Amino acid sequence: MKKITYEGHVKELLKNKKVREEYEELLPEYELARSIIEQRLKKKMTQEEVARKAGMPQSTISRIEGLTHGLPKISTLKKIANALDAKVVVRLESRRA
Amino acid sequence: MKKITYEGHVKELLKNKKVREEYEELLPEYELARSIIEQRLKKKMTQEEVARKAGMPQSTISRIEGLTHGLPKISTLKKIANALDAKVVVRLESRRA
DNA sequence: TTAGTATATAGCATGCATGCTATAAAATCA
DNA sequence: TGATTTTATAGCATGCATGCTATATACTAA
Repeated sequence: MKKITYEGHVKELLKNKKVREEYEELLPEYELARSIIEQRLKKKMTQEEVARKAGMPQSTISRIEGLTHGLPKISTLKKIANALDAKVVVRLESRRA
Repeated sequence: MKKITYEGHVKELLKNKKVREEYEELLPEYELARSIIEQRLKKKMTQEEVARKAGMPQSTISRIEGLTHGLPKISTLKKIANALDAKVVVRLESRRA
């Protein structure tokens, strides 16, 4: 029988035009949240530690990582990046480049 | 005599630690503004055209490109990106990667 | 299970970028 | 040069993420 994988499922879903448009529309948010979590775990830090170092409440880190309260401010991202010894990348790029 | 170039001058300045820190601190803003202007000119569009297509006043485009009024919201960047048929890239990266 | 730690959620006040509108300044071209 | 287009600047009201604080839920280890 055909093997079912997560990647295969996603690939199948993305053949649908509407799904693909929604997916691309939300990609920036997901990628951003993922990159923050990634950097934080790489440093083995808790949200509380990052928050303290960045000078903001833990609730803010949680909201941003969980995408539960809209898009973060770039100024907030910079503080978090500094706390994680990372840098913020923000720019416009051509689609499908 | 020694040839003086812009690049050489910048390189010389960046040997100073404080200058380098300030420079890196502002890089995200400059890179962002530059990328927006780049994408707009590539499409040979005016600020007014982009603004209309993105559903916002021309003054906003000017403020963002000129970095005269703080950092833009990511939601605003997304509208501009769509108007330019481009995509927004926002993420944290390790320093010097 | 319980204790301890980590993350998520909530409500209100505040800060900051935007929308809006108008105008000024600058750039391009005839 | 003047005329037209393009970009920059300004003031005020509004929208939205954050700070703050507290609490709730989830996770881990004993």
